[in-house]
Amino acid sequence: MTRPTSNGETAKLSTEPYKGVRDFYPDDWAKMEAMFDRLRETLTLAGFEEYQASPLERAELYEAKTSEEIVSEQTYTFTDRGDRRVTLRPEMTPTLARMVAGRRRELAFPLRWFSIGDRFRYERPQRGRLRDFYQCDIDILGLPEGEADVEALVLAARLIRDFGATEQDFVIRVSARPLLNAACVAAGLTEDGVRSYLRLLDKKDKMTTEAFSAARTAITAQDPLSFIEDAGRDPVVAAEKKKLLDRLETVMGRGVANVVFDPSITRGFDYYTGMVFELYDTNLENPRALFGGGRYDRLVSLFGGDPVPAIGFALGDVTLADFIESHSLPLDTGARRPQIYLGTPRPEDIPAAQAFAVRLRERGVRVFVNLTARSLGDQIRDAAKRGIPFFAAYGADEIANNVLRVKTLSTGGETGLAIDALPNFVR
RNA sequence: GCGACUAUGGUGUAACGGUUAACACUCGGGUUUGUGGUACCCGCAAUCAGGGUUCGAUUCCCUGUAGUCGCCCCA
Repeated sequence: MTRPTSNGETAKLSTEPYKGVRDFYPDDWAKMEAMFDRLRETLTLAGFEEYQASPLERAELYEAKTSEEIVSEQTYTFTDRGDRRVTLRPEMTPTLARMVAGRRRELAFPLRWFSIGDRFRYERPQRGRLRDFYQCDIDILGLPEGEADVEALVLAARLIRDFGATEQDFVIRVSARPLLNAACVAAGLTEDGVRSYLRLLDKKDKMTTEAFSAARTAITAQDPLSFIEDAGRDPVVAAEKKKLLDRLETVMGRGVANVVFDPSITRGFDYYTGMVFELYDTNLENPRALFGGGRYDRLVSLFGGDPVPAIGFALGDVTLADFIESHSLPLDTGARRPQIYLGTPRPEDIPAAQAFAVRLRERGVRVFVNLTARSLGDQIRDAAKRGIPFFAAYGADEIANNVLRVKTLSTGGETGLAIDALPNFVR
């Protein structure tokens, strides 16, 4: 494609997608849909309902709860023709909170909701980080801490297992904000100190022990982690720790053995109020968080009215796809591909083949009909290239004999079928 | 925002500063006009942009642009 330039010449328009975003050709999208379909299957079996919203949101939605820096530098924000400030959603949770708050009097709580869609962040792209990526957000709203927290952890394990992962492939690391806060208070930290300490804790795994304790000493003389290890020194820490460990016991009792307490799990910023967790890939030398989330009991009340307690977590498409690939997990990407290629010996056969295709489709068979003048040999080649598993020519011979010779491309075998008997050849 | 590395057909690679820029895959056509995957033949198609050094630049230098990977950040 070309476009005229100011000097009257033509310049080639780039076929590259915009920086940090991806094109999904049918094969790519089939893989995405295969992942999404499996998530939907697991989630709907668990009683979850899917919701959706526009990626366009009022900028104030994020300005209200997030830091200035994040909104101004890491979102796509613009002014529309009506002078409204608009942001492309960088995450789903504020939208969810807005939707729930808007109908809180009529919704049947507790809600089990999920949503799959893309999120936009204006950041420098690098490995595993794009400007437009897909996420699945899963939330339980309207229940205080307790069973809902257990369900969230068990569901996270179920989701990844349903992709074929075993317990050796992942681990769920859990902590709790109240526990961390209590330990920080016991260690004498101020509010600002707590924030910088949590930020440091989040990076603990990437640092050497020496570097961590040096950085920690700069913030506080007493190590909050020591209060968690030796919980007897502070009654609040002891109570929070027991509560968390009891919950992990419960989760293990529900068949999820690979869940551990890890105080270095902090989950970034402010809105978490209770349990926080991340599900990690155990394989690779570079273990990454696949899922992350926690309890956020105050977010919905930002919109006024009674608070709606909530817990939720999210997973991204890039890390999930990496996980599936690195563990060689099966993913059926052919589910929506045509099942049979109807070849036409001569162009004159096309109308009859089209009519026959309609009859097959009425029986639920996904049919591809050749419309070119290519030879049958080339049509078979074409079918193979398209990944269509079965091939059958439909022309004068077939009509005269009432027999369709259905070829299985993978094996080369043929089965003769009476045309009137129709499509028992597809699984 | 900071830094490192990279840039050759559609894709992946090659070419001591010196012939017509090579090879593989893909794609199109043919050997084969109602039954494919093998084989063989033919063909399409590239040095990111601008400047510099040089008799001569894909190769060396500078700037720009783009990409990748780190740092920062990660709601």
